[in-house]
Amino acid sequence: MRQYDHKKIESKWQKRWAKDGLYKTEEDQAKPKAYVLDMFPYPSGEGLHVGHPKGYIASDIYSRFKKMSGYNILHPMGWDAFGLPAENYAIKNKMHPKVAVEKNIARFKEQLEKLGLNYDWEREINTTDPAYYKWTQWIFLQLFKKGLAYESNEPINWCPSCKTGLAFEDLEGGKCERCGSDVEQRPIRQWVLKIREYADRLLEDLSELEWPEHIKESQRNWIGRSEGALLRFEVAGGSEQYIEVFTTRPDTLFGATYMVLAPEHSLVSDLQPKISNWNEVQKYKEEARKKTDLERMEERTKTGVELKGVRAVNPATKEEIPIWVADYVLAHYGTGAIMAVPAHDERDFAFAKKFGLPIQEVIEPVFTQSTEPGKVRDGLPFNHRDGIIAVVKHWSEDKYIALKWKKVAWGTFLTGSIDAGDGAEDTARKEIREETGYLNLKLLKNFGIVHGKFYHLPKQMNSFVHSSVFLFELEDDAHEEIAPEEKEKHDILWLTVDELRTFLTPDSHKHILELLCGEGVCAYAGDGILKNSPTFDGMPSEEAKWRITEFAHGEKRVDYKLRDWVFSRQRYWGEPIPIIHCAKCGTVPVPEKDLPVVLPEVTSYEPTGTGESPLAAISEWVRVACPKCGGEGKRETNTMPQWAGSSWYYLRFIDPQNDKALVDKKKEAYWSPIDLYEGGVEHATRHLIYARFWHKFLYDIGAVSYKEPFGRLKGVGLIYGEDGRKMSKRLGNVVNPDDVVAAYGADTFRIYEMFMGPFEESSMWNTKSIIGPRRFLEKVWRLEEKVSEKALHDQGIEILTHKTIKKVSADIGAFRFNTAVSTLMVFVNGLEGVEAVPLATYKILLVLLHPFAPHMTEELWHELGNNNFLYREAWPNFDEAKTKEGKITVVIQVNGKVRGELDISPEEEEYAVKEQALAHESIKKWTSGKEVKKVIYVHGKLVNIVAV
RNA sequence: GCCGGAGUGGUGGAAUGGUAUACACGCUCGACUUAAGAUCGAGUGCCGCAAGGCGUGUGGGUUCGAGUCCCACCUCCGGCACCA
Repeated sequence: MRQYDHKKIESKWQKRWAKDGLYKTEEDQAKPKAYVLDMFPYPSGEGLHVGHPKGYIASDIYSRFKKMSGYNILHPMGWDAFGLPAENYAIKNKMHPKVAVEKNIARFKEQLEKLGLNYDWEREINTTDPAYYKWTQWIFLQLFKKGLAYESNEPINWCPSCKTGLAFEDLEGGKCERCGSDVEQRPIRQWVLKIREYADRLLEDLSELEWPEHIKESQRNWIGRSEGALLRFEVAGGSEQYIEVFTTRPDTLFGATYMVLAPEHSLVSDLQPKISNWNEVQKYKEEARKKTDLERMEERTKTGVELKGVRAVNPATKEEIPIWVADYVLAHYGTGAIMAVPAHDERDFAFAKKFGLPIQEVIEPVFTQSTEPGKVRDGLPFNHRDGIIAVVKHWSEDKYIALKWKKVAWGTFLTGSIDAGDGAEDTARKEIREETGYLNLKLLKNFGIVHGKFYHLPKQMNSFVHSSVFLFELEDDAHEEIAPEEKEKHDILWLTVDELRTFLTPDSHKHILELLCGEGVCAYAGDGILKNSPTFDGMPSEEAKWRITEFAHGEKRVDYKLRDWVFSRQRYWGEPIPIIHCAKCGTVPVPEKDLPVVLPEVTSYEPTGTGESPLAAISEWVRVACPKCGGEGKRETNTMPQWAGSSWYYLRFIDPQNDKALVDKKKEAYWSPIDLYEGGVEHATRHLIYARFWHKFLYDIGAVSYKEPFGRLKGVGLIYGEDGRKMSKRLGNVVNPDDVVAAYGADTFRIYEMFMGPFEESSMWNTKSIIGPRRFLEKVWRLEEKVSEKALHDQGIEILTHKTIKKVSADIGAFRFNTAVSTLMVFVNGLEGVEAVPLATYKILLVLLHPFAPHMTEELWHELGNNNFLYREAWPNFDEAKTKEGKITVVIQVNGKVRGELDISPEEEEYAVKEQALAHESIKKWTSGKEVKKVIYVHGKLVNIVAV
């Protein structure tokens, strides 16, 4: 018997395919297209491990499937090779970065080519190629011309080890994401891109994208939009000095009892002459400056110093309030100053508690039940009602009365309605007596009013109850008999605080429990109804926000967590920023005709650490005539960050050789947007935001025709090492795909990676399990010997074939490769069971399997006498009618338990099936002596007999 | 803390509200082999001799029927985190 020699077969077909140009992109614009893209790799010195190809294999399978289904495919590959990792690798290995990158790319490419991927290598691009980065620079120039790129000297995050400024996105928990060093704040001249101007569009357009929810959510988090108001507080004493604050809760203005400035806030120094404890303030500022962000985050206890001698005026109450400096207020968010409302903000609350500052409540909480039971029904009006909630403490134990409702699954404190004209406290006393019988009460505390919105199940209406909340203590257990109708409503339980925590159903009652534990005060940060806010009392927060903003002469304002993109690096290995500085003309863009500004060859490319890039030392490169006045100019010596080239590369693949434009408009219109983009989810907040930003900009200047670049996105799940940890050289758990390909073949490797589990979920590498896919391929190989043109095309095989086509097609389309593989395995197992396999069926198997195992299927295909490549074969269609079995087995259940089976034809009438089921031998013993209440027939599936 | 996702055999994992554990790994037994490997065949959730019972993180609920829907809780993974 001939052997399945994967080495011979794979290298043979890889050569033939390359020679033929099989994977060259077709440009026939009359045909539908599919642009399938992998996030291009960063060619590191480590080479690929088995985790990397997972995504490439998936996109390969998907694009082959689309190609065979009649689409023009664009499935390219390239290299993202500028940036810190490549440069650091080069420095470490004492090589020029260019040489290191070339070497790494060659290694990556060699590894990829062994996998039989259908990339069109004629479109290969490399971000470090001047012909490519010419256009990266061109985009920068357009940004500059539109005022979206500007120079700034603000302090930025500086990595002392990488010796460069970083963007906020490049930090991970206050450390440099690349090297793990603590970053410092350092004022450096830098280029910044106004990504914030696109924040709203980046946020809004997310909704129309077919992306994994968690990636969209990450982007929403990252953009961090919040709507609020800008309010001005005057510094007391008629100095005409103001403190501006940004707040999302202007409705709580009457509760602002002090203010806080960030230590870096300029007003702190401006106020110095008035501050009586300047030494103390100065010392605090100094300490705060030294603290890294990490330290700030770790020590959560709040610190701060009051600015003695100055006070601010609350514009609503006109009262003078103290001003503090504290590092819990961040300089770079909002205005770097806040109005503190300790009653309704947890941070302010903690601070006020620590320093004994006044706490003024201005919001009565409103709780809207959002979970069952009692979830508010949308669209129904609310029935308003005044009521009481009474917390009743035991006379000797630490227990409280709780009601377990009998008609609904509720647990509450004691509640009741206030009749018109009655007082709240009297009602509470009356209710306690009626519902519990207890006689001797002592009022301990009045917690004010809590509002609750919920669906009243017994009354079947939405209820909005405004409850006065009281805490009573029983003096003794003297009590009288309760009326029987009260007993029917609920059971009375004595519960401890811990028990109450899980017992209470409504959110409003849970909140009261917190009041009980926290000495009657806690920060309630939700929306509610205003109190202690003259003329606004009784108004809902939502409305009060804008009314109070107006009242205090503030203005509506939107703010974002997203910072503008710090775009310059003080490093060598990046695209030079195409700007010339001229003493006379200022900042002048390099004329487009002079692009690219080529990165000069240098002998020393190590970072300087001075805030200037190594390029600054090459005077012959730096010195240049000013394009405007012809006078003496100097080139910008900062370079672009790693993320520049990858922010538009997908456009270049469409038209990689074009030297007139970054992409031809017609071609762009045909291939855009990307139909399937696939890669690591770690790019959620950098690459995927930056690229969307640039794309929207290019759309605005008319360079591209779609608002969004990536319509559908799939995030590839990681492959962990066999020890369950991330693969890394250091841990010694790296598996090299070359070894797996050598031992089992690329086809087996491809199938194994797809079969491991759901594509988007992470999984653990398990060398033991690879044998499964290998055995599967060997079965297919051996099956050829059973192929016969004369074989009977029996109905069983036909149904199996059509079912398989249907399921495999749907699964590949939905990126469910694991179940697609298992379907093919079922198919092969089925064919193994027959005497002879019809040739037509075997051909279908080869076509369906081809995207997964291109080499082996190609070999078998040619052995069968075919001379064309399988890649050019059409994907088979299925006939829905032929996916249905002629005879089906229906399960008979008695009371939901399987007790027998019935073979019927699918056309059988319902009553006939039921009759047969009831008469079935193995069923009788379960129904005898019982009354058959009901028989349910689920067509073609089961019969359920309900018998009691 | 907030948001997002997930908990199913010894293992990886399947299941439009309708036979839970497809497919695969592993394991057991048998065949072929001097032997090992490969291959082929049979078996493999748990308890029980059996009849049968119990089983999808835990506890409730809806339903003729729940891994799937609802509620509460627990655990794990990911994002954000003093963002006003």
